[in-house]
Amino acid sequence: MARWEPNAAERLAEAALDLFAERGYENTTVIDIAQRAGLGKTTFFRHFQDKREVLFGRGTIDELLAGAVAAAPPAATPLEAVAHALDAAGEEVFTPARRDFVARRQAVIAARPELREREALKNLGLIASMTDALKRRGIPDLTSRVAAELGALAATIAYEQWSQTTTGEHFSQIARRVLDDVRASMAFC
Amino acid sequence: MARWEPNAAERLAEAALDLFAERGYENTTVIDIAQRAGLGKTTFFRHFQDKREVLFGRGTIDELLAGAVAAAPPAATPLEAVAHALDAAGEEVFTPARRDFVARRQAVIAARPELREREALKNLGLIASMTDALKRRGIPDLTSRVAAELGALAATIAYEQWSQTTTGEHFSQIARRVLDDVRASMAFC
DNA sequence: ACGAGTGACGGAACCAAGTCCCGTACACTG
DNA sequence: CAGTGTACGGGACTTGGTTCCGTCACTCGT
Repeated sequence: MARWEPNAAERLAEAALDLFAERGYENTTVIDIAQRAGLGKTTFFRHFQDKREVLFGRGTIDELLAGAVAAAPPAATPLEAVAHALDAAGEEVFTPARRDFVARRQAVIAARPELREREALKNLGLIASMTDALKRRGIPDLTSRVAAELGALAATIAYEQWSQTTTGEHFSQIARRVLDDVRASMAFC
Repeated sequence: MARWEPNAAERLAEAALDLFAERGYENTTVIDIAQRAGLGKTTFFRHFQDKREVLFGRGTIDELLAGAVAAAPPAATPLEAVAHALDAAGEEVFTPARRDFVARRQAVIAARPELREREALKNLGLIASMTDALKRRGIPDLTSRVAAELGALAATIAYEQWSQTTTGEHFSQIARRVLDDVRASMAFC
């Protein structure tokens, strides 16, 4: 019999999201979160850099995207490689089972500027990962950056649509369609 | 004779940048900044929302960009309107006289994640402003968003180059060139 | 000229985020 | 049984940020 319940970080993240949804991010103290998880304040900061991070720590999605870009067929164009990464995201993290969780989380983030701030920074990290992965495919620097940026834009739009869709359409499908739209609209720029 | 020296916010911003450059952002207290400006902690927070904002408050550049997009020739394509906005930025805020100041500020920001975070959020605001301005030109939503995003990318790259250039080349020139490169690289996506 | 605002500031008390240090109880090893 | 590693708790402390109240010069109406 273990002295402590397992999965402390997971319990903290769940408690945090619950409390944020109940009373709002601002009205929730780190001590509140820790207490609901049956832990102490110190332990919270052992598992998360800061209070915001408890909503973002889940995704080490950087490597997932970079890996999918690298694993795309050699003949794939930059945007096709990016589309391959969006497929991977749809299969591993934006799954139908996680849609409710993601929607709740997104509602909390949208309500607080400091959380959108953190989200923006995470997004920069994703773009950087994809840019690097594209460069490693031999694609020129600027082209890599442009493709990654367009992919991130498509992902953001698809993410918004997917988290609110009622048809149960898969993230990958939405993302593919949005990415095609983006590609088409480039012609009018 | 006035009771207080004028331009409190400006003095605070200067004191802050000086101190950040001297001893680093983390080793500088809000009280330190206020004291160097000859003011109190309370007054600092009367002028700036938080400690980070003292580095960003300067730019109400959102309206400048949106206005320049709106003022672009009616026949201009989305990216041409965006280029017009970058010209305006080069003439009003990224002027040769401010280059040293901008470079010092950028060095401070680059050194701290929480400042890059704030910068990322500000960038989202700029993109939103330009997107709206493009929509008001009658350009479709997605096309507006794509053009604004590409413009922001070009601005970021141009900004990096301009803040380190030794030739004295103007921001507008660099931005125009980068934007052309971006446009060209879109063909390979 | 005089009293009543008004506006920009200072100071102290206060709360929550985040850090540090040290102590504790269990598990695992020899 | 002794030693070591590990995950946690708690309390003291610093700093960012808020709130409340007081102060002093300037201004305006009468």
